Amino acid sequence: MTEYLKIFKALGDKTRLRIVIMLKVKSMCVCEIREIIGSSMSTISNHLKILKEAEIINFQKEDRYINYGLNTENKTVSQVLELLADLDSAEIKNDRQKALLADRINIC
Amino acid sequence: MTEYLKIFKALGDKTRLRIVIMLKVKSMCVCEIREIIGSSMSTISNHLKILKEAEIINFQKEDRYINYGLNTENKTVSQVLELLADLDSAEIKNDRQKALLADRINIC
DNA sequence: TTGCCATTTCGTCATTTTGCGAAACATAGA
DNA sequence: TCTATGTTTCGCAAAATGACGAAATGGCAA
Repeated sequence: MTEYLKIFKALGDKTRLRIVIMLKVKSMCVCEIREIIGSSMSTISNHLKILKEAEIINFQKEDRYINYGLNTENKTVSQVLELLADLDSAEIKNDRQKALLADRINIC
Repeated sequence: MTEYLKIFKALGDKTRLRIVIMLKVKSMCVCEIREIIGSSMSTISNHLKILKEAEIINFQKEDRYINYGLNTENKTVSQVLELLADLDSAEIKNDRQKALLADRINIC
C-alpha cells in the first residue's frame, strides 16, 4: 500500500502533476522545468525529490545537467501514467508546447 | 487535470486509501467504517466527504443508515481502482477480514 | 587549485490538512 | 410530538506541506 500511497501523494499536487505530464514530452533538467512552471529552483528541486522517492521519475547526468525523466520501467508507475494519456486541458497544452521549445542553451 | 488531481489527492491519504480498499469488499455505513479504522466519527465523516467530492464513492440511504460504496460508474475512478486490485499487505487483509465480519447490528 | 554553474539543502514562514469532541442536524419509530 | 440513533458541521489544536531566498554541495573547465 505504501507504494501506491507515495505515488498518489506525489501526484496529488498540481505542480508535480504538471511536471510529470511535461516529462512525457521529453526529459528535462531542473532549470528547464523551472522555466516552464515558473517557481523557484529550490521549489522545483523539492518537487522532483518527492517524485523521485515515489519512483515516478529517474534521472541521468548529461554534461553539466541532470536530466529528469519518467521511470517507465516501474510497472505501477507506468500503469498510473497511462491513465493520464488523454489529458488535454489548455494549461497542459501550453506546458507541452513550452516543453517542446525548451532549450537549455537559452535557459540555464 | 483537476479531476485527476482530486482523485490523487483523495487517495494520497492512508486512512482514505484504507477506506476505499475496504469498500471494495462491501458498502458500509459510517459507523462500520469507524469501527474498522478506529478514528472518530467526525474524522471518518470528513474523509468520506473528500472521497465523495472526488467522486470516488457514492452513497445511498438504507433504513436508518447511509451506505457508502465505490462509484464504479465513473470511468476514471474505476480505472484508478483497478490498479489497486492486487494490493495485499497484512494491514489490508486485516481490514478486509473485519469488513466482512462487520455488522451494523453489533456496531451502530 | 580556483571559479563557475546546476542543483540540493537549510531555515523560515504561510497555508493546508488532519484529528478530535461538542454541538447541530436528520429521520425513523414509539 | 418526543426520543433515539446515525451522520455532519463547527471550532480549535497539532502536524504536514509548499514556497522562497540564502547558503552549501558537486563536478567540470580553465
